[in-house]
Amino acid sequence: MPFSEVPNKVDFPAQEQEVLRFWKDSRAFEKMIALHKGQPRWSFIDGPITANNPMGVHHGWGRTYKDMMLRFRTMQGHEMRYQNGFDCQGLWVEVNVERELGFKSKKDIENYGLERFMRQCKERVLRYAAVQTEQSIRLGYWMDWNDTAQLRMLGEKLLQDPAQVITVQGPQGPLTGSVEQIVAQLGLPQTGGSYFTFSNENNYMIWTFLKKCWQKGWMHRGADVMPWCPRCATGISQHEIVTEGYVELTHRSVTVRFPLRGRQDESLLVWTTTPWTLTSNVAAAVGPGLTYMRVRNQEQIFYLSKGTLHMLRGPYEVLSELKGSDMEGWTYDGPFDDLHAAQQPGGFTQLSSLTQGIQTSAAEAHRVILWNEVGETEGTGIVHIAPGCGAEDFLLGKEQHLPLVAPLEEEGYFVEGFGWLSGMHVSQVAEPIFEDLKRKGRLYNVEPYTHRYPECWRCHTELVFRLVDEWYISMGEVYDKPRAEITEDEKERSLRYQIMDVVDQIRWIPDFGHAREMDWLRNMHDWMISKKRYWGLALPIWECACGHFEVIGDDEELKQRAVAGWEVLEGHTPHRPYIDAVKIACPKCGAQMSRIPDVGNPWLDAGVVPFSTLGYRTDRDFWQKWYPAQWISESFPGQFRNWFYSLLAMGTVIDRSAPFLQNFGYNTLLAEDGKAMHKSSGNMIEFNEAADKMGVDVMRWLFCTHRPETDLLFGYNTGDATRRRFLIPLWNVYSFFVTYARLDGWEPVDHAQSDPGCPEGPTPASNNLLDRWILGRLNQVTQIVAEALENSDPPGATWPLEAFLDDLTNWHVRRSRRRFWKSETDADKQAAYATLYHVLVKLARLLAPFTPFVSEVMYQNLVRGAQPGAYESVHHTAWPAADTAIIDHDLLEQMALARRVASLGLSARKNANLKVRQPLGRVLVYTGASGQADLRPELAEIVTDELNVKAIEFVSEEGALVRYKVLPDNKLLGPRFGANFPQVRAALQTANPAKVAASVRAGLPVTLDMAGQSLELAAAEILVQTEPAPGLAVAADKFVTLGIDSTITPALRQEGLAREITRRIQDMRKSADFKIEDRITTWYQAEGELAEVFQAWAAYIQAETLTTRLLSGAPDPAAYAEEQDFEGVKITLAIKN
RNA sequence: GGGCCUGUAGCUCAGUUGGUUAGAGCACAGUCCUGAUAAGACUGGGGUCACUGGUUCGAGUCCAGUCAGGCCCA
Repeated sequence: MPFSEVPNKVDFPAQEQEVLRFWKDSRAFEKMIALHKGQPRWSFIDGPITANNPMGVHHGWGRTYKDMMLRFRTMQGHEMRYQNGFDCQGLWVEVNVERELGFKSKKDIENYGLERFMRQCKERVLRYAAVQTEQSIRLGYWMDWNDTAQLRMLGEKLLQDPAQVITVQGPQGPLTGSVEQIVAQLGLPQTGGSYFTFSNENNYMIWTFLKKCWQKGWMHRGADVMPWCPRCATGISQHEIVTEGYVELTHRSVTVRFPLRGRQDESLLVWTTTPWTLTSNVAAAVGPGLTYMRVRNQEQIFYLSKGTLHMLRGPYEVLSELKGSDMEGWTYDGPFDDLHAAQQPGGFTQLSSLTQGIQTSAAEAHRVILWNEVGETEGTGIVHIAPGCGAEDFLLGKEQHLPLVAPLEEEGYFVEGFGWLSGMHVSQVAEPIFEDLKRKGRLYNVEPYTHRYPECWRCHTELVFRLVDEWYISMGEVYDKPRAEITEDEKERSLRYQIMDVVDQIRWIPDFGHAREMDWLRNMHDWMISKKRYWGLALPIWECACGHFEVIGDDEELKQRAVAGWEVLEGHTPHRPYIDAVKIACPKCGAQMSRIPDVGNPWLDAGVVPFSTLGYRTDRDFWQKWYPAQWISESFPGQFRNWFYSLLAMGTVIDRSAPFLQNFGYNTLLAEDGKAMHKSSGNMIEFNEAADKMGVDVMRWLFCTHRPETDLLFGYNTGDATRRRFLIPLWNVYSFFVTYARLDGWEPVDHAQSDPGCPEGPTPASNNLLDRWILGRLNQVTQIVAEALENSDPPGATWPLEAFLDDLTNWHVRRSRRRFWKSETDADKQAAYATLYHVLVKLARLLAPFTPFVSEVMYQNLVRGAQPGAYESVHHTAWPAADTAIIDHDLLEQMALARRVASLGLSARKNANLKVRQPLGRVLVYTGASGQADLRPELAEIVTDELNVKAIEFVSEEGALVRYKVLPDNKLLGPRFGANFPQVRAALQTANPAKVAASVRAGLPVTLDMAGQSLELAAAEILVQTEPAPGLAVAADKFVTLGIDSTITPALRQEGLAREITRRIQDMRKSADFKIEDRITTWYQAEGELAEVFQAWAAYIQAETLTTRLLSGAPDPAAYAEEQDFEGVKITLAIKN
């Protein structure tokens, strides 16, 4: 027996585990690679996943696309690289390690020791890379995965002693070195497996990129006031805040008096929600167009805007009005002019370059300035300006050449120079500042104020705005003219426009991706690449006290330039702290240059992989073979500014070329409730849980049927629906085939010599129209699936596959059931088996990229059980070729008509309350409007059987079955009559529909009366529709009208009863738990009409129910007996095997 | 404030260059069919196609604006 038994109920997740074991034990992945060596290359580059936590179901979505496309292209016959990537460096990892170690601040890290901390970071990456690797394998993602035990072992040994020398097995042989060195080589040819962005190669390749930027004059240092987390002691970019960084918070807002100089007892009223910034006040801004009021209140005179008088406490008297512009240049006494910091010329900041040329101190500079952005929705219409404490203030200060006072060090403590405030933390100063202001008589009012305030997305600390210097890559000027008019010179100077040219060379799917990337590039500011942290790319920027800086391009160059500290770095990865020891000589002044302490933006790490992982520095030939990627894929929200952008920037700078040719993007995965998945919302589904409960084939099919550019709502209900809709019917038809093939001992004998790449063999010949139809459909869908996948259109492939499966189960198999069921083995039965076998094998292979597990299970049983020369895995076979020659389009149309007729027939029966089990005489079909006049006899027979009628007749006249409805052909008559068209329509409506219809069918023109004028319409300009006449067994759709003759003759009645009896006996067989093939003896006790039926239809009843002896009279006492009711007449039936 | 995406049945979504009565699946109800089926068939209820205006003989579809949600930027 070639096929193993297939239960019709199956535990998909458990079965998937078995398949995983089989793949592992048989080394199926490695064998697949061997089979495709030397074939044309197809290049995929993976966007790295952050190896910091277990992966989520949203990663499963993306990875399903990647695996599906890679499997498809592999089957098509390509040599490929199957390299996953892990993103390893950056704050994400640092923050989690800090949490693991219980650290509170950067000082904790420094006390712990940078070297140990780096090792902890590496270890965490290795640990989660192992977890994610295991999860990906569970998903069925076939990649060149690392041995996860080895990853964990490396992590542990790294913690024990990074210098210990070990030997590991690599694809090119054993590899010996210190643990640190081995880890630094992960992903390279000598170690294989996933790439890790902390590898030396990745880091040094970024150096090479940065040096090119520097050589082009595109690297510079800049200063800005930016959101800053005092806990993490790092800047938080605007990107990071926009997404989920704002929370509703209540602060105490303060209204303060700024006494005007030279105006006795007159003050500006100024309001702020951040009292600590008052320490650094430089100016006060008013709206030039706003109206301001001079008011007497609390025995003083205040200025504030007209729309904010509600800010005043107590009775007040308006003295006069003036415009903001009238106040320009007024000077005032600041709230903290007594501090040392307020008295320094130029202001008070470490970044002395920013205050060059400014002579005044903050105290001297206090004056009213004009600013269009001042509004009245909150505050007093007079805005306190502290250029060292706010982003807008900073820009304003720059414009107006104001001094700059920056009060905070990196952890949020006040620096020296702020008197009693120095050493206090920014979060603790509000109250003392209020006290101080009160003492000085400057405090006007304090009240709670609720607003949306940014917090750190990692540690939820409130952010402050802090003046910092960072490093940038210049994007170049935005020219105020169309791109087509940009000159070569202008383009040469501008990275921005160079990248745009590269973007044009890429196919973006969905196509609006192109517009989004362009939009980002048009608006992109200089790329900030530095971060004041520890774990990450060591930015290769060395600077000298004299102000000169240089960018080093790789390790070789650094070694040559090093004048000190090389021996500290040697043997280590280019991370802190070792790298910081290396000094080079300044070519300008000869002094020693030190590396800036900053680490790099992690998108540098991810963007460089088309160069670093393909050996750009070390094996240019190899790189040329695999660069650029044919295809990349990521979730697009966010990636236009992140990975896509950094890939493009690096491809442009390094090679002035597109690093990828096609970008397949997909949207966001949400929970079933349409909300983002969050642990706290209770709608989170973990990947492992989903895999175990739902099964990954279900998950994958769910993903692949979804339109990628729309958000996906993921949950168990969708999963259940997907399983019901697709996997269960698939399994059922497979189980059906195997069950009957085993009963009949059928096997695919002529396949012994077949091509293992194509195990279903050539399309089988069959005279049966159902077979020829389903084989035609199979090859039609084979073609569609390949075209859709080549076009990166997963739903374009999966929907037709679902439609095909529906055709297979609900039409081909349902209509062919008796062909398998009948006892004799004839040519038709052989054809049925051969056809269904062929279809299932080819279908399993078509599904292999989508649902690799169930596809493998089917293949193992159907092919490997029966074909000695077969490949070990379905994933070793070639992509099925479409045998388009056998597609009989006429047959496909005819079958569609047959199904439509059958459906309408059932509808007509329903309308007339005629149940299907009752045979009827004939059905009349009119297909005039469809252009199909007739059905082939074999198809007509299918319809009569389906409808349980004796005959089908195609008629040329609907006769009494229908009512006519005539309509104008809008497409023809609309343009012809234009504005008069409604009258034509009205005229046609008043005409006699039957007469018009007759003319149209005869091809004769129709003359109408339109507002007294005669109007002639050609037959082609009128559409005739039919509606079923009410009250008859009639049904119609747009093309077909059908009527059933509802006369029940005595003979038909007898036959109906015979079928009813058969049905009852079948039910009893089920109730009595007989096997499908059991032969039985049947007893009946009946009289009159029913007894006659038993006699007249004995042969039929016996054949249908596998009754060997049909006996009238009392049954064997051991038989299973039931009393049955036939329209009130009771009989007894009994069966026994 | 700017750019992009989305808005169609209770839910999830189709709806081709503008064309006649806007569809499917799920869910619900009823009926039927069934020795592969956790299925299937038929019927039914359920829609101001987000809103307003415009173009047109005709708009779910094209145009403008508004509103709501999402993503990105300022």
